[in-house]
Amino acid sequence: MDHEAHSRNKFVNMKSQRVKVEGSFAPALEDETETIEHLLAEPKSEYVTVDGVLCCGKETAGKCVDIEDFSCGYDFGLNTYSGGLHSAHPRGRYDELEFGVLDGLLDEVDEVEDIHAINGLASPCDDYLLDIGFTGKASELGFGPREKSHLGNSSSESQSPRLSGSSNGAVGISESSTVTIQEFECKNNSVDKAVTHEFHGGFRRKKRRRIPVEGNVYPASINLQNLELDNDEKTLVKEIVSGENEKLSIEATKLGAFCKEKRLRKPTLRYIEEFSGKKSKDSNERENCSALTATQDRSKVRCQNEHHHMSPGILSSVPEEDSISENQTLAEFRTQRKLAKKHASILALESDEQPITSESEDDHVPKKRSRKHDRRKHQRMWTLSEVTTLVDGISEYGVGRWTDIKRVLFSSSAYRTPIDLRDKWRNLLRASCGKKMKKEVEQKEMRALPKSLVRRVRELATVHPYPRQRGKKFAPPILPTSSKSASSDLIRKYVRRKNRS
DNA sequence: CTTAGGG
DNA sequence: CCCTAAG
Repeated sequence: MDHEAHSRNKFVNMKSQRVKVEGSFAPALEDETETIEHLLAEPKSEYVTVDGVLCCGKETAGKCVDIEDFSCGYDFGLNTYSGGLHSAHPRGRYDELEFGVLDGLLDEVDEVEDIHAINGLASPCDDYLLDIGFTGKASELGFGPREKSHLGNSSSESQSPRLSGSSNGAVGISESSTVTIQEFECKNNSVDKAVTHEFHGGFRRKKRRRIPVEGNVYPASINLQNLELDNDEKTLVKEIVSGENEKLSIEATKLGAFCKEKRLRKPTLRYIEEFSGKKSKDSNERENCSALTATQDRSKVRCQNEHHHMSPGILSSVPEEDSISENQTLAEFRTQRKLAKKHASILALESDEQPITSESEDDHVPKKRSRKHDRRKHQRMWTLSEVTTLVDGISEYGVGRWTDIKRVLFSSSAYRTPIDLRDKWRNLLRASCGKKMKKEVEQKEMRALPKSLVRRVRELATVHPYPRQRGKKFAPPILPTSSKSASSDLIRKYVRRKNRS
């Protein structure tokens, strides 16, 4: 019991881990149009996690990275794939990637854990030892037999990444409210690696963009195992994993007992399952506050769609204060969230937050992640594709209908709330108008955007009164006939919208 | 609850 | 991004 209580409190904690990236892989998907094949064909230097598997560009292969913001996937009910995008450091500092893991159910480990993902590849990371409970040995996890069989599978599959087929694991998770990660094997480098991750419920749920694949798509992965697994957990893992092929290759240096002691426990799988079983299917909206709490940032929680429930009991782990009743509704959930926020400070003590994950372009990741104090601002850089999508959405739906746009065009992006969209639009307007902005800043931003896009923004800007500029003085310098028509078209739409409302 | 605004 | 006031 104590343990339980303890874990509750810790539920929110995030953990940082140092992991080694195995092999090279597919880059993050930039937009929904991208396919895995594209990615494979033209790897970018980005990291992405899908179902817990971190994937990255070649540059990272063999390197050890710190992961601070790990997002895992649940089944959001929207897409099966889950996972989060993690920051990519354009500058190439992959070794400082941050990936965060909510410590949620996992126990909290305050310190950074070193995980040694195995890889046949390089092995440069000897320095990082595992002190994780997760022992590398599959056998310990109980995968033993299964593993073997799976291995067979994986190897066969390994040859080519599979796009979606599988799906397996991730989906199952949702029910149990546990996240699983899948593993896959890649033969790149002539090494086989398969990784499996298993997370316990409390992660921040984030969704990546739409990824065609459900689970294992990327050729390479990192093994982020969670460290602390107890028997129950092991069981859990086993279950989760089942169905998948996995091969764990992890090397544990010290673990076992040590870990156990250190890490306290988390809700057992069974527990989770029990709950999930009860309500899993029908209940759609409940969520575990744990997540919330953990996050205090709404971004994690934000997506409306992705409410995932965790079993209350487990999650309940969360703050007692915000305790969730068993059947919590979404509304309740939200409320809770609010409460959680309020108590965040309190919780903060136990959890360390590391908020941010920056996305692809984000470079300002501090070398040393400033942990505690930064107000977690998970700032996610807006990618070009996102901006484009946003602009498209605005032109389609009109300005102001952020939720619609979010739903339709950004449904797969867990982050990016309607408000975010609006804010982004606001910024675009400011930038495009060339108003007095701090020259460098926004202009720079604008520069990055394709002219065509900028032009569209401007056109829309003429129509839309955002920052209170009703009659914008700005007349697009270049307004080809086509754009003119487009503008009027937009205007019409806008008007219509207005009337409607 | 969703927007608009402001910080 | 976050928070708050309005509709």
